Amino acid sequence: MKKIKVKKGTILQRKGDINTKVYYVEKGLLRSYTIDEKGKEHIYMFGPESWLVTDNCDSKDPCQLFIDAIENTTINVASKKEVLKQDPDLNPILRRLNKMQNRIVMLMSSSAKERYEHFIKTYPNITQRVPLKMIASYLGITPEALSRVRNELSKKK
Amino acid sequence: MKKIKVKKGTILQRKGDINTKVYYVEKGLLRSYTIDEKGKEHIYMFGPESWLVTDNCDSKDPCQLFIDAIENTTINVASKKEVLKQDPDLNPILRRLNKMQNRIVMLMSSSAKERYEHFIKTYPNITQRVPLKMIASYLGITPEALSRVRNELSKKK
DNA sequence: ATCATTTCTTGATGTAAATCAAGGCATAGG
DNA sequence: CCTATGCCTTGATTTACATCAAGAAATGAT
Repeated sequence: MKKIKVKKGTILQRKGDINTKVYYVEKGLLRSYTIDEKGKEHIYMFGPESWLVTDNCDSKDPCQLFIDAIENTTINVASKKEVLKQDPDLNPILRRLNKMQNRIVMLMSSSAKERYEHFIKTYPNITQRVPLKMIASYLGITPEALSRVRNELSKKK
Repeated sequence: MKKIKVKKGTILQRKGDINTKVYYVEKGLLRSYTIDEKGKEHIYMFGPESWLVTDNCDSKDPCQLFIDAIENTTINVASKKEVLKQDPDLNPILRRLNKMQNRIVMLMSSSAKERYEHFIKTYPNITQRVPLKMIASYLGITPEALSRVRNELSKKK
């Protein structure tokens, strides 16, 4: 855990980095965000004073988020291991954080079709077990819209 | 931690309940969801085999989610205290889970205006510190749309 | 102060998805 | 078996928001 000061505009983490850190903001403002295929930024969170900013991924996996400083900022940097104290019981919670992060990014940036495609990849087995209208409700779209998306996808093949 | 079996359709938790539990799904399928002002359901998550389903709120606060069984389901019920082992270091993580849960529900069910209103309530101080286009990016809308929303809100007052 | 860059606003137009509505299939219950 | 209820699809219309475009205001650099 070491304290550093960074100037406005400094990039602390890029998408794809591994062994990413946890940043505790003492003063200033960080932001984490993704950049989609069209080059558009989607801010995942702001990190003002006293906030913890990090990518909720395993420290050995490539991360998904960029993190940079919106203001001159004083932060404490820690490794994920330090923060988590090697407690294996925390892993389910981390996996969940990671899933939630993905979902937020998805909801902010994807079309109905993309969301559905992602859903069937992530939960292939559930698709058969629940009515279509519940999947629509999970995706944040109407049953009609999902029906049309499906229709279109089946034609394509 | 006790094991119970519930039939398809059983409601395990209603919005507003306090001291809500953690459900570990052994077999079957649960779902958690909200119901908005218009009576529309928004599924927050599905809980198939081996998943943990819970409302990420403090056990003394009224919860936001309904939880029910989509299939006949065998679950292990635990209190939140049991699961968290009274570890105070986990509180920041829980607060974060709660924030993420709120954000997901918000992204699924709210209009641009509602999201913005929620944002200024949640981060009143940040509004002054970041350019409008970043707030738009956080809300998942365009800067133009946010500009118009703001315009409208200022007229109303 | 001047010029350049970025930010915000406003208008016109386009589009994805919502809403409204109706018909066809199932499945379940009598 | 028949009927009722819920589920899915399809079409017509509406709407919220995106996109495109241009100008005004603010911010920063020299």
